[in-house]
Amino acid sequence: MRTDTIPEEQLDRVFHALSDRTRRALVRNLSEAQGTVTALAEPFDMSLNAVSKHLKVLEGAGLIERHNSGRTSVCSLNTASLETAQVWLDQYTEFWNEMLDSFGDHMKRKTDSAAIPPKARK
Amino acid sequence: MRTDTIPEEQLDRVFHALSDRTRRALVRNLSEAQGTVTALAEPFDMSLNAVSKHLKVLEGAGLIERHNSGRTSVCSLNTASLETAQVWLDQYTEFWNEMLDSFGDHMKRKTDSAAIPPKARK
DNA sequence: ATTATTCTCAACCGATTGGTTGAATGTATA
DNA sequence: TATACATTCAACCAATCGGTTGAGAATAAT
Repeated sequence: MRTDTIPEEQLDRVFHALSDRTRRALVRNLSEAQGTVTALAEPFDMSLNAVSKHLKVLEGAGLIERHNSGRTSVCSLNTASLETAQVWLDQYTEFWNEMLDSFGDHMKRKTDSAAIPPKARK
Repeated sequence: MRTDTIPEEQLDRVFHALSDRTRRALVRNLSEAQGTVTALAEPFDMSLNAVSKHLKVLEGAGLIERHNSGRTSVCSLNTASLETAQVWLDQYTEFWNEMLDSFGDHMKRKTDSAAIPPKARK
């Protein structure tokens, strides 16, 4: 379990990339099979150029990787970057914490449960 | 564990809300203690109006709730909406799936591991 | 060699974003 | 009542966003 701080810039990019439903659909499709830009663009009612730009945003966020082979560019999902967002969210929800507790695993518990809340941060 | 589909509009709003670092800082601060608009705005080098607008975005995404008391508006975090994003991410990462497997819990496994990937969706 | 395919770059467009300022509203307090 | 405080509304601004079109570069096929 990662506990170090994730750079704000990366979180900006990852959450922004996932805030568009076309890009989320691309992530979903890429989770099932990798594909070329043309193949990935096929299901959408927009130009190839638009999808190409969406893929660039996903790449900028580290959510996909490209493997250029000849004139085609094969994209594949990078789940590690998805976990960046996941880890951030896990800090503020009890969902998985409770599940871990139910298995008797307390490694995620804070040792000091201070009554005084930490200072607000900018 | 939820398996139904989350409305795209809500995912749009939640991920967009979290794509701004000021709003993420507000979420973090609210995870430690609820606060008024003025109190929440204090750590930031921007106008009160700007923070008020950020809180409105968070509220629109269902990430915070308000309790109006007199002339002050007390904001508090709604972790259920954070879980909306969390559940979406969990569909595409192996992180927690592997952890569940390690506990011998296979409820997240697909019964049919088809070799043919499902059709791409728009 | 010519033609077709895959993909990106550049310019452009309207809409939205994150910020500002100033006025307005409602609520405490002196 | 008059005044200070907490918050929002409205207008504005530059920057970014998601889309378009058209041109161009590189590769594959005929």
